[in-house]
Amino acid sequence: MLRITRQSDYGILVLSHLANVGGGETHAASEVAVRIGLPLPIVSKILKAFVRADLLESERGAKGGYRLARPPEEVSVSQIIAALEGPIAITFCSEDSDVECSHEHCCPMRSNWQIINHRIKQTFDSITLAEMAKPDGLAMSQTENSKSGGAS
Amino acid sequence: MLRITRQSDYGILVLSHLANVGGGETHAASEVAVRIGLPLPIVSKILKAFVRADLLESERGAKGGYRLARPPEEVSVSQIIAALEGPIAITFCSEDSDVECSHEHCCPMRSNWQIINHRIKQTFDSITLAEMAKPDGLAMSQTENSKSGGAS
DNA sequence: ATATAGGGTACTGAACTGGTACCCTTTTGT
DNA sequence: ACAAAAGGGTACCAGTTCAGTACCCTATAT
Repeated sequence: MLRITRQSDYGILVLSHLANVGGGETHAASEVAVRIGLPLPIVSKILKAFVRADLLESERGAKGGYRLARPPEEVSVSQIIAALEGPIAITFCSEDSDVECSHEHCCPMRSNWQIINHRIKQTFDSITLAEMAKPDGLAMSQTENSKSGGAS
Repeated sequence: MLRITRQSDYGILVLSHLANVGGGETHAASEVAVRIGLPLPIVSKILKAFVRADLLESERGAKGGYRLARPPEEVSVSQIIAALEGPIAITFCSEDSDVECSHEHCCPMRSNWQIINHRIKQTFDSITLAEMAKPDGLAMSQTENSKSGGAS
């Protein structure tokens, strides 16, 4: 499993749409909702979360809307996920400190989990919104990056 | 977030313990449960799942127990997680086919998700039980492996 | 035959996610 | 000034999933 939530999935759709239609101008939440085919309340909730995370800027009032706060090349997928789900943390031990780590058995492998967590995070750090917004944006940057196809 | 389930966390503990005490001999579920400090039913459930996934072998009857089916170096973390949670799949589109993909908006970025999924899976593929079983097993193999630090 | 120990399934309670509804604040436009 | 448009925020409900428990069956050693 190890799934990301549907919110993050939607969130990337939302940002990709804004990136593709041109993030410079503001777009109303209702417009975005219609274009990507999701109910307005959902989209609205996601847009608000992005504003709070400084990924989007908003204009209130009539003729208001949302626009990208930065160019898509400077937004990483991990930032997007973090905006909607909080920081990426694979396991309890690696959240931020040792709050949850009441079982002492956890601690021997805590450093290992932190390293795993770091690697996962790097994977998401290395992917930009600009790549996600293009249907095969990742395939291109992937070719020179990881050509180790066969595993598993 | 993006957490693995607690079962996987426990599962790695269980296998690490078996690897450390010597996977060759059989160990009773009750013994494992006591040693890692978790209730027997939980540990038992996890052990059974590992047998089904061919990560462990079991002897039934009195004096029975569990032992590793392979040396720890040949067991990857992704196999462990897959045994307990099913195959690793970050998002709905990349599960196995396009069952869930009724929203047509999903499909433009489906190939991107599959690539991400593949990268994550590779991360878990590259980590062995032998590394996890040692408190700093990963730190050692990490140094020469991933020096792509910068992002984030 | 009995005790030990693994094999399997079903059930319950808690937590989380997804989604909806409601109300407030800000701005435009008349 | 007032109404409409649009974002801001919170609370709530329902469905699903996860964690944990209990129960019963099967197999082997003594």
